[in-house]
Amino acid sequence: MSLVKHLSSFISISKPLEKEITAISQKISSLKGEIIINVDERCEQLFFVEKGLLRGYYFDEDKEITNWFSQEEEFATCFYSFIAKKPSFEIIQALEDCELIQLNYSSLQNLYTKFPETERIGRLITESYYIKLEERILNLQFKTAKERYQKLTSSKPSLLQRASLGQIASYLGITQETLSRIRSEI
Amino acid sequence: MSLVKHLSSFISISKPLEKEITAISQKISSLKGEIIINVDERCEQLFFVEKGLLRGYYFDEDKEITNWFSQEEEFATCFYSFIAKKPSFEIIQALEDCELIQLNYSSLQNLYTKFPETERIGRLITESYYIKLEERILNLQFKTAKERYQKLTSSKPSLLQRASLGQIASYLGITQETLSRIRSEI
DNA sequence: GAAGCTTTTTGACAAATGTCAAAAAAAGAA
DNA sequence: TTCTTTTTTTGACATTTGTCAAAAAGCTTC
Repeated sequence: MSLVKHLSSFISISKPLEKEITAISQKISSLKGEIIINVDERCEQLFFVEKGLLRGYYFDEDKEITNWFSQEEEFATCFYSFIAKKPSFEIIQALEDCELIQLNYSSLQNLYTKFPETERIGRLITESYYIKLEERILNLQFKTAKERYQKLTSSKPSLLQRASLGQIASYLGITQETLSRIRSEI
Repeated sequence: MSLVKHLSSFISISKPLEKEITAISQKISSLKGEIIINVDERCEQLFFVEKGLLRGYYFDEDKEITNWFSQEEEFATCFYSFIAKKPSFEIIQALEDCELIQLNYSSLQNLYTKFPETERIGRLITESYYIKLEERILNLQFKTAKERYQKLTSSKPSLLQRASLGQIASYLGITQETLSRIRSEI
C-alpha cells in the first residue's frame, strides 16, 4: 500500500497535500541484509515499508539485540535519533529485499508547517505506536518467555517465518537457546 | 508548575489559547490513596500533575503490577483507554495528596480543532513520552534486576522515597523480595 | 553434490529470580 | 502510648532462564 493511501486512513488527504507528500518522499530499494542506518549515524529519515521487512537492533556487549521489526504498512526509524537529532544507538537492517518510502526529517518538519493538518496525522500515528509499545512493556514486565512467544505468534504470525530465531528471541528479551526449547516443546 | 507554563516549553502559547486552556481544564485535588480511575471505567481524562504523585497499575491474577508513575509536571492517563475509547485495564491511584489539572477527552479534541497549533504540542508530547517508553523497553529486555533498579535510582531518585517497595518492584518487573535483597546488598 | 557458512538444537550445569512462609520493622489508628 | 495493619526483610527452596560447548540441520556457492 502506498504511503498516501495509508495516511488517508487517519485523515482525508487533499490533492495538494498528496502532491506535496509525493514530491518530498523518495522510493528506495534495499537488498536483504543491507544496513540502512548504522550505529552512531544520525538517522534523518523516516521510512515507510511498502514491501519487505526491516529490523532495528543494537549491540549490548557484543550481543545483538533486536529492538523492533517493521513490516508492510508500518513506519520505521531510529526514533530517538530522529526526534532528538542525536546519533543513533541502533542499526536498521533490511531482513528481506525491501521497497521503502523515505521521508527526510527536515522535509517532514516543513510539511508540518506548510500543511498543518499533517500535525494531526503525526500525532495520531505517534499515539498508535505508543499504544503498541505500552503493550510490549506489559509483556516484558511479568510474562514468561513462553507467554511472550505465544503472544507474538498470534499477533505477528508471519514474522516467525521471516526473521531468524535469534532475532525473534532477543526481541522477546530471551536467549535463542531458550526460544528454541520453547518452540520444541509446544 | 502550571499546565500552560509547561506547554509553553514546547511551543509559544498565545493569549487566546491560554484562555481557552484555562477554560476547559479543571483543577482537582486527590487525597493519598484515592482511586481516580478504576478498572473497566473508560478514562476520559488527561491529567497533569501539578503536585503529588500518581501511579497506574493493573491486576494480573491478583498480583498488582504498577505500570507507570507520574510526578510533578508529568501527564497521566490510561493511555489506551483514553485514545481508543475503551474500558481501562488499569487503575489510577494517588500515592500522595495531589493537585491535578484535568482535561476532558472531548474538550481536548475540540481544542485541537479550534487551535490547530495544539496538534503540534500533542504530537511533541506524545513523541517525548514514546522515547521514555522505548528506554524502558531496553531496560526490561536484557538488563538484570539490579541494573534496572540502579537506573531508576539515578533517573528518578525521589521516587524511591515516595512509592512503596512493592510498587517500585513491579514497575521494574521484579518481585518485592528480590528488590529488597538488591537494596540490602548495595 | 561437496565444502564452507550460518542458524538451530541439545546437553550439562550455573546463575538469577520467583515462591511461600514467617519474622521484623514501620506506619497508622485508637 | 498501645494495638492493629501494612510494608519490608529474611530464609529455604523451586523454577526459570542463561551460559558455554558441541552437534545437527539448513543454506550458499562453487
